[in-house]
Amino acid sequence: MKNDDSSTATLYEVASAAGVSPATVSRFLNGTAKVSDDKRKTIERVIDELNYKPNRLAQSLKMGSTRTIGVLTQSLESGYFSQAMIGIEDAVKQAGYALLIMSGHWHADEEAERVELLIGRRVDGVAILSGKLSDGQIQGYSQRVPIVAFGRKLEGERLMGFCLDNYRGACDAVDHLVEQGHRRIAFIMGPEDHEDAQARLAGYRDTLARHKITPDPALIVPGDFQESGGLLAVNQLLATNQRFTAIFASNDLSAYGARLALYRSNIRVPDDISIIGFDDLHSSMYTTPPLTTVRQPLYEVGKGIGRMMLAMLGQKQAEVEIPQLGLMVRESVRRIA
Amino acid sequence: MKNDDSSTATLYEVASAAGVSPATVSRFLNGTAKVSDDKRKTIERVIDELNYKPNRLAQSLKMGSTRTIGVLTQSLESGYFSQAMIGIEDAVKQAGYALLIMSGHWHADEEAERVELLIGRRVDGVAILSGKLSDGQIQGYSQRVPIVAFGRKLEGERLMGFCLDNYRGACDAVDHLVEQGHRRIAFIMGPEDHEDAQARLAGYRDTLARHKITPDPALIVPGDFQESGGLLAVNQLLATNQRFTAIFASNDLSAYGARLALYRSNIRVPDDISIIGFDDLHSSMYTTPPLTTVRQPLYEVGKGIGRMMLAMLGQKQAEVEIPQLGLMVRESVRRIA
DNA sequence: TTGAAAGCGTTACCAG
DNA sequence: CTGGTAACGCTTTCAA
Repeated sequence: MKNDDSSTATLYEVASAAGVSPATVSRFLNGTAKVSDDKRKTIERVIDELNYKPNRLAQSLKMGSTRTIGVLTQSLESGYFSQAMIGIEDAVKQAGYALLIMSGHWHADEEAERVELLIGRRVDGVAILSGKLSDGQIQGYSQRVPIVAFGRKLEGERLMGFCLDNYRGACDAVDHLVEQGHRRIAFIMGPEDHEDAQARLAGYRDTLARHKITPDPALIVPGDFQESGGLLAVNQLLATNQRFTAIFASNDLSAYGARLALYRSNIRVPDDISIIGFDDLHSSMYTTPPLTTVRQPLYEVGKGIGRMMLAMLGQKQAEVEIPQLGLMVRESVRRIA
Repeated sequence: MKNDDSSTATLYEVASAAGVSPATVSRFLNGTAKVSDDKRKTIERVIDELNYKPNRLAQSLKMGSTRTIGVLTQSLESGYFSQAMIGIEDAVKQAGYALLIMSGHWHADEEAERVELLIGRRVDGVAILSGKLSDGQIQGYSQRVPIVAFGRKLEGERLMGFCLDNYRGACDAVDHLVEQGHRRIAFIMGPEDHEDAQARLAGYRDTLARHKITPDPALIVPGDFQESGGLLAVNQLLATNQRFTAIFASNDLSAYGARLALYRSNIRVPDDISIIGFDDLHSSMYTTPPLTTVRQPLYEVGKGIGRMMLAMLGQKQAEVEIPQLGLMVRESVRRIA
């Protein structure tokens, strides 16, 4: 006597209980072919008597598709990547795809290992969110599985990639500051080996130059894309008595840290010093004051990634539009004489 | 002529190329039995000539285990749940388990659907992070798959659950406020139908009573665990001219919103009004001022969940210690006369 | 319409 | 030690 509470029934059991062949049950389940009304009835009845649920593993093995897309993110706790993942999920969910998420922690070796894991689990495609993998490595993986990479300008048979224009975003930020009358603008860098961080630095430099402002090297301080780095950066600026009226933090997290450092020194934002960030994390809307920043439309990016993936998987056609950066003017920047 | 770049070789191909039986290759791969040195050598060689990688799908089907644990979270973007997921991942990663994450968005129906999806994908166990599923439903699922639920005091054959003491945490928070001289303490509620939120409210009420402070109903304002709710809540307090010296926000997000509302009205924190939160999100360390709050050790919670899961899956033994809440005193509360 | 049977890529039992 | 072979649970020809 079987207790079918936990052990799930199989297609065979359904078939024999319904007095038909497994093939018929399968056809009924997938609508692959017509099934006579009487058989259909009994099959339906048996199915929910036995509480039958198809085994997706077996299906996957047979059909060569897991309906899973692997996501290589860098960190689960980053609000930045989370938005993109939500976008991906929203885009592929309806098509019956689930996400298998793994984090690479900005470490090429770990990322490579995770991608291998993903491929080993036979995901139908993998979405790579930034990271340190080389273009070559990614191209290599794309021989084995369709890939869409965010943060790379890559193109291939089974490979799509796109970037947001970080350089341009940084230019916009600095332009905004200059328009508001700032000329002595400090810059909190991101990690040296981070492409986006470099692009933002370049944007900062070039825009200053375009406005005939000579960049003061002492105003460019190291950071690490974390709050702590921003805090230290500003402390360094303060300790060395630099003169500046505004800070361009290369990401919002750094801006938060910077803001706290200023707070600790009783310097008001934006009254005494203006701050502009980059990313537009959700929480930047609620900092005090709300942070003016360059918006990265990560959710849309995620949707785009999901759609591209679906397209490569032969699911959809709709052209995917690449979202753009934009300046979010809030309250952390003040116009000065 | 085959190009083995993309199409992965199978165990059979390895076997025949090495002139041995599939069984032998399998045994070699899994160390299930001794394999003679010469055969081992050739197998090894063939394996990397063909760049063979076992198909985990087939393995799973055969062995009845996917080495995947399903996680039902409520939101991918919540720093709160992210910490727990990282903990889970860290706990199970070494044992070769991957996480299949799905979000229920605090909606019982959606959660149920996601759990079904997870089970359909044959995860070896599912971790449920809070949510609106009834204890009965969860017990039901546990007949089908091992479950560990966070936010429930549940126990069963294939079921473990534990809570953090939200009531106690709220008491600690209010005690702290009272110790600092506050007596008119406003409370920003969480969602009405959220158990933790209710526990925190109860803690607030009872602690006030314990200190012989009559709770003023006008000081208890609705919120929704989001920044926007906290903002509105404080605006309501201000608009109705309530007298209060401190705010207990039932979570950090609400506290952020509250803080912004105060900022907008030129009320200083903690000089004019003190704020205490609940959760201790990472970012609470960097708000201005850094937020005094009740810490929920979510990462540790996640580790605990992972370990419990491993234990149920027969992987480990180590007793799992349930982490406790604790007050994080920072700078948003001021002592008053 | 329907059924029989051949796989999908593994593992493990049973002989040898 | 090693090889055959029967599963695991499903889909899909191929015939009927």
